[in-house]
Amino acid sequence: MAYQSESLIAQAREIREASGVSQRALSERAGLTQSHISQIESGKMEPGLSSFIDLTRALDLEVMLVPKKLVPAVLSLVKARATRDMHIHAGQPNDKRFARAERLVKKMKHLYGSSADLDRIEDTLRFLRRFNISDQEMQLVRALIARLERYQASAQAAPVVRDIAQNLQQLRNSIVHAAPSEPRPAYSLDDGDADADA
Amino acid sequence: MAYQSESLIAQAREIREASGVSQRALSERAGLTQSHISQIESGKMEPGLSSFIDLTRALDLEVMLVPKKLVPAVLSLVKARATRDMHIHAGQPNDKRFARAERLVKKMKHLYGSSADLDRIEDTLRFLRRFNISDQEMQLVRALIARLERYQASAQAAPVVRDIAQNLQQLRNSIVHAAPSEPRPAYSLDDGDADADA
DNA sequence: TCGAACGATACACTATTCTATATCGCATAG
DNA sequence: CTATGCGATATAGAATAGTGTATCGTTCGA
Repeated sequence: MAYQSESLIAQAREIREASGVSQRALSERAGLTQSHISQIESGKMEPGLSSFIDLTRALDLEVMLVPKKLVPAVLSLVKARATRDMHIHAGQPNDKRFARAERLVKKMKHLYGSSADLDRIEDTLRFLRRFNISDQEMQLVRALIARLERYQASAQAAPVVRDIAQNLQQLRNSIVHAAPSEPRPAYSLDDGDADADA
Repeated sequence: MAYQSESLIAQAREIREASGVSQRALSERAGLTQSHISQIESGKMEPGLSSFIDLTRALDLEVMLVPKKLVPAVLSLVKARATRDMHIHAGQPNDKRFARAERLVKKMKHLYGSSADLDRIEDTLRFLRRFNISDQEMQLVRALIARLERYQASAQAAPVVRDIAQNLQQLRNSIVHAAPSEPRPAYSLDDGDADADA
């Protein structure tokens, strides 16, 4: 099925395997379930565009639109470097946290209905996830996520959710402002703290 | 919604509009319905991966996976090409074609008398020539010019000419409509228009 | 031989895509 | 004023994506 996407998916799979990432590991980083990934990779299911993007992003890839004429050029460019370049930092607790948080939000939307604030949180999480954020910033994010988890089922969740949304938004804004167009210099490779919180 | 895919979809839309392809036309080529395309473009719906691929293929684009590190490189490659294509370079084939087409129209007016349609064609050609148009748009223009050349002396020229005038007009409209706030490079670059008549 | 991690699969259920068709308001050309 | 083409929108139904959870067979290392 889905003849068009086959090659892209196969590509993604190859890269995943070449990077030594298991479906389960990827599923956490991408925010999908392992079973989902399995079915996508084996062609039993066709992913939505954003699922696919989530997948590829978790593999350090970008989905790009390229004019047909330029495909060979881009291809040669990519291939030249791709073979030895693909290495993924194995454990990235931050990513895990984000994935977890995103799933939490998704679940909340399910259970209690969508809301502007939840949408905003979701978007902002996705945004922040793409950036290499500093430890300090991540601490804030972690605190906010923890708070969200704590209050998810409470009766007064609404104002809390709103507050969290606002905080995340502010963080995002500050980052955007600080980084006009430049790629951030990749900090955050340290993060010595084990990932054991709930 | 779907923060990740937004930019890709926006890109596709820009390209569609820049190419003067309507949603309806695209829907036929891509095998989706117009309403579907509308909802995707306006963010009201998230396309499946293969729908998106269908869309982009119909726009002469390829969806590619690029390692994050190479994104800037690829981007510059694509952009360079795009701007080069959109740039009016004196002595480029595009300009030649326009010059030729304008001469042809002038000749026709001479021989067969002026007409509203011919006037419109002339007008539109002048407009388009001054504008930076993409490859795809130019292909359409070329096709239309070729048709004009073919039918210039035929007995049933009139309806053909009218049709061509209409097509050009539409192209023009779509371009104007598509670029409300967009920083198109170099309008006033060459109002002097030294005109490479090589 | 045991156990852990891998990928594949099943199943029940929900949410969403996608089609098909029709209409709307709007701009523009005849 | 009428016709046409544009994009946005509505609605109903069929198809399928996606979740959550659980299991299976296999491979591999201890």
